[in-house]
Amino acid sequence: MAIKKSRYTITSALPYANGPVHIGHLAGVYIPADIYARYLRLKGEEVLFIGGSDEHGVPITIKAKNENTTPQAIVDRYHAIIKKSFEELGISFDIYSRTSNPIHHETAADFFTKLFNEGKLIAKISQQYYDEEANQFLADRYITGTCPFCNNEQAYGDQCEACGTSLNATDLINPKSALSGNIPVLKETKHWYLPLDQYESWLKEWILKGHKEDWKSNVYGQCKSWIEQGLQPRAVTRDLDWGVKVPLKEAEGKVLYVWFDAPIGYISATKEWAQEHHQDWEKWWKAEDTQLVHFIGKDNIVFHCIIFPCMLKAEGSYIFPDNVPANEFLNLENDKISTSRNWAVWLHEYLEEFKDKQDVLRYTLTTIAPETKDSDFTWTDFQAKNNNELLAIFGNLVNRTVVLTHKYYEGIIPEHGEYSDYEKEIIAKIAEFPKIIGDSIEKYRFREALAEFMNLARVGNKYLTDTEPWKKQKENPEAVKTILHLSLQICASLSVLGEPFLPFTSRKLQKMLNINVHNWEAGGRTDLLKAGDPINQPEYLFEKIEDTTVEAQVRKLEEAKTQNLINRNNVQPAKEDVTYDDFQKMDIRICTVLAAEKVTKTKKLLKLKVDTGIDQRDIVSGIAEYYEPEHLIGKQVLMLINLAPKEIKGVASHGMVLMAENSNGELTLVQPDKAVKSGSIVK
RNA sequence: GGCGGGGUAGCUCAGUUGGUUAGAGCGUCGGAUUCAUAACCCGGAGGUCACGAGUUCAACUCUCGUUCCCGCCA
Repeated sequence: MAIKKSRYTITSALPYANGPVHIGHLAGVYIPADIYARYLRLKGEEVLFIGGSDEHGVPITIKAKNENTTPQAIVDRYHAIIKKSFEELGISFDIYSRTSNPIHHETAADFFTKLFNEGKLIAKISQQYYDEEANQFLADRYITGTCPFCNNEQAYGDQCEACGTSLNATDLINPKSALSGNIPVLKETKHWYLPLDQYESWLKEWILKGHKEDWKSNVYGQCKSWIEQGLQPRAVTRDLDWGVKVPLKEAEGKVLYVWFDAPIGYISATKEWAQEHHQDWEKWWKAEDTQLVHFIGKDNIVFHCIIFPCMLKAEGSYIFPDNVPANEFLNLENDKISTSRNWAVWLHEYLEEFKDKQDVLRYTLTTIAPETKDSDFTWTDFQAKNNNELLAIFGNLVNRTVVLTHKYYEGIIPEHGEYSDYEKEIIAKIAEFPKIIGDSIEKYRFREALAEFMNLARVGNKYLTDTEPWKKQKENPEAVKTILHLSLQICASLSVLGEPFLPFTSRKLQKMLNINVHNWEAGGRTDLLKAGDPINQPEYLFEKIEDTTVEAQVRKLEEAKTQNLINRNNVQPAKEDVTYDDFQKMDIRICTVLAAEKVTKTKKLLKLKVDTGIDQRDIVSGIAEYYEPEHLIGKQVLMLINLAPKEIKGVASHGMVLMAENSNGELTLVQPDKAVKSGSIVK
């Protein structure tokens, strides 16, 4: 039996606080969620829109260690950046919380305790790697070793980044602790598990039968495969010191696994909000007439569709998500977005560099939102969406209407006369838009919804072009009054219906029109403006974005790419420019090795006798680890022969053999492609 | 490797239960226009619907195989 839902709890995936938010997060999760929340509020629904930072887990502890600081310092830094940038983009969270808050620790611990006390968890003892020097168990990420598949020596305990294979820490050959460098030992440890397998039949009923029609195919398909393959108990605790402490005496030094505590973050955020607003939190999570919707990316499907619901089911008093409209992924300029590779457009940087252009980003990302498949953001596309759509269609309609109103009526809204049949058709069309756009939003088809919104602006442009008020003003000024009256009403509708997508522009437009309407259904009316009321001076809603602006952004990305290559290959950055004269001071020549012997009592040094074409001289070179002396005789090498003489380990050296050094510090000779005469100059 | 999702015009994407000449926006080309940030409005061109086989009177749509991309898991 269908229950009429009258209250909406909307959650958006908690961004992980080890980096700022980028456009991929926005297009996939936060902008769709915000549109949905804003729309429902305009409809007069009861809405709670929840966000917050996910601040636990191993990667944060690793980052803290790498930066020689504390996990708390890391999460404080990113939580602040993320929270501020969401606010500035107009993501209308009712609360943006964080999982390091005491209320969250308490809520998550209580949740665990309830499951524990009711026997909903099972305990198991397993073998885990332990670092005896650091005195702690090692997370998979804290163990490195040789990958059994590709022999990469830098593989992590959970994955080899060279060949991409997922691993167990115990698979690694020669495992080493990242904390101390020591060889870890296997040690017994006790953990608690949520027996997902016990919920299989319930999941089948609830998802496979209950949501076959209304969940997106990517979401449903993934759930189906998980459920049908058979679920395994999943550990809910971890040996780690950063996170929510497991509230059991016997669990000293253990925390809740981050996937267990993070979704509870939605609940604790609700409690926090309720406390601040002196309201009841429980109806948002327990009332049958509350609709719970999780906005997430596709990597999070199983957590929100299977694991978290099982937690809620185990607890027993909660409702389950009505829908989990997971999006696919957004690429950037044809390449995967990556925080570690710095291949991203960071929200906080965008807001700095594109002042007052929040809606341009919101618009662009909505039109390319990866609703059904991965999509791609490019800066030229961004520019085109602004210049050819927002500005040309929406901005231009408002501008031409407002300019004409000022030109003909000094900014006073004119009376309309009798509407023609054509105008009646337009009025009827406008009336349909709240439903057309709303239907798309309710089906989580935000791209389509926004396209429909733009169609309303097109209706306005066509109306003006068809009726040509600038021609009629002389012969039939009465008709022009009607035309501009109706055109202004269309602008008013746009200001109402645009609010979920373009909140800043809507506000600006309403200010220009001197109205303050926040009611979705009113967006279909053509009496929002009253004849005789004044409107304000025209202002551009959007500004043209020039080629140079987007070119600069592309350049910035290219620089990130170059920097990345340097980092990855461990290549030295380029040195300062030198003049040709500087270069000419170097006397570099091809010389032939005549004799070679080891310098006694040294490991690295060879003494070479070389023919420079000018003379024969001795030089000392640190290549004994890479070349046998007898191997070098007769070889041609590059030499800097005017390097000031220096005595090394008792041997006078009159020059330097030039070598190539790779990132491991290994040396190799550089030789001419063809044999040349000794003494040939290198230039 | 197993599983899930996806590969449709230059670009970003729609295509409902298989059915007449496969759609939209942007770009492009042409026309019309000048109120408007050279914007708006009208029209045209552009697709062997990843590839190969099969089922069918009929397949972008169903089945099988191949291939590429993304995700989840091992």
